[in-house]
Amino acid sequence: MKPIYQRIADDLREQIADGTLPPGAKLPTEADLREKYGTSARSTVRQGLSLLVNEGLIVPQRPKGYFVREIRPLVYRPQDEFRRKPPEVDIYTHLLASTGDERRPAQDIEVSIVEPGPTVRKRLQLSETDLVAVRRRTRRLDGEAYNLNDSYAPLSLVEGSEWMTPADVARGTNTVLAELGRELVRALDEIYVRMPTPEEVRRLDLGPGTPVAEHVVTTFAADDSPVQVTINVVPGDRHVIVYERVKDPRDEDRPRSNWGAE
Amino acid sequence: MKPIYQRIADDLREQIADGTLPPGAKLPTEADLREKYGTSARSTVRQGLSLLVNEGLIVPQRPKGYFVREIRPLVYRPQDEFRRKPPEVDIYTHLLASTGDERRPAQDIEVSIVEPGPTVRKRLQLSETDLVAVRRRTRRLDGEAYNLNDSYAPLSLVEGSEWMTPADVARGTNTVLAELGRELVRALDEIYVRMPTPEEVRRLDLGPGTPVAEHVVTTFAADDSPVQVTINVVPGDRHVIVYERVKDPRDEDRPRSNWGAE
DNA sequence: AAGTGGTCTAGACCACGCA
DNA sequence: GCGTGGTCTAGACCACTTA
Repeated sequence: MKPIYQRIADDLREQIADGTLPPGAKLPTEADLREKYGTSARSTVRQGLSLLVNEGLIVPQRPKGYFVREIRPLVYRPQDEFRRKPPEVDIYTHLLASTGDERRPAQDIEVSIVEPGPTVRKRLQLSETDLVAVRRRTRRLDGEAYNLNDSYAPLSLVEGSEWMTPADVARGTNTVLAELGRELVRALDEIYVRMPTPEEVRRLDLGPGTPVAEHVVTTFAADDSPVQVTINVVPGDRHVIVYERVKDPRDEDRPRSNWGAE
Repeated sequence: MKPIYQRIADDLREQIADGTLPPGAKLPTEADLREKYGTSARSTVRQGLSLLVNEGLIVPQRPKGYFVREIRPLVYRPQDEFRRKPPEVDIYTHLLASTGDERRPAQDIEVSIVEPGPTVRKRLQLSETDLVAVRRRTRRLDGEAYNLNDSYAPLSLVEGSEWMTPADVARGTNTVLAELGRELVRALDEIYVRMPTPEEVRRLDLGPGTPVAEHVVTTFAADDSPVQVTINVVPGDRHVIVYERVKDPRDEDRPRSNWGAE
């Protein structure tokens, strides 16, 4: 016999999965569940609900009750190359249309000079004593934070340039880098999936049970030396990360190009 | 004043972060903590510990105690993993090297015919009555599951072909698709970050507090019609996802290609 | 046998949003 | 003021692993 709290979680999880409890629906109260499962110790019911909270399926809204989580994923496209008329447009217009998206973007920008952490130092190939400049941005949609975007560049490169302006740079900071002789021609993306730190929970106002993707972009100049590292922290419940790939003719001589299939 | 259970979690989290409690270390027992924080209700202590469990920082090993999670087979060595030329190669050789390179890969393959779920149906542009074939694979390294890889194709396309062989296909299933006149030339990747379902926890033997990336690859033929959908479920604690991008000359006419920086 | 965490009981008081 | 979830008390018995 399964423990009561697991039965509670399993039953509710199934109701959420099959649509009996659609997104936004109110769940039974703790008292309801206590009665229904004959347990009558609140902790047992709460233990079951906490499973679902930590799975990101429900959120408690005190003192209104528990509600099925509503997700509004935004498309997060590290790439920017959609020039065919692709079927994926259907997928995403659908995703976005269903959320009725007229949210206004905004962002906070802070620029400072710091000692790089090991992640940044390694990717920028800096020595122990080198300093970096960092543009920290918290990007919002109608006030709701939806990702963190911290760009790091060697201080020796960007010092005194417009890159360090703590405001939007109309022609783009990458244009500034190009003007400094460091045009970006190649990028390496690494994506780590993990639970957020308390700091990230605070900055992004994350609910419990929300994992994040840490998206580290290292960009290189034409001589293959690194120019900039950007660390994006994107909440799993607010984004889908999208890439498009086209068959590269240079792959022809390879035995199998697997496309992620095997 | 913060609640006791949060103080417990905060204190332990800090000790884990600063190395006082290194990976693999044993935490104080519930009884120890009860005494130390003067709370003497087990539930309070357990509430604090459960925070850390759900953050993926610690794991309970009954009845030995709680231990700091040992993970991140992806931690980079302070070496030259970012050399010139294709850096991603270095990352992966490093990844394998750091995990003890002699692990033998294996996989279970099952093939069946099912009604597609909405995710698959939409991406394959199927009607309500169309069926799909699915190759479900659980891929292992020395017995430890490290990802799930389910490929879906229209039954009408692959029926009777080698694609449906429930075993490794030496020349690759994509070659089989090419022989069927549906060579894959383009792919759309979507990455969703979320907590795993109980089913995934079981198949991948995930610890608590381990998020997953659901990596959906839709592949297209030369005529831009979808051929196959592959859903990879990859545990966050065992993988880093890497893409490399090269500046596309066709992007020149665009005002700003952002490289993920803004 | 001892010690650990897993589950559960039967209460208590509090903080907060809403009617 | 009422109902909700948030926190906490002070116990109980059980399952499992190791000594």
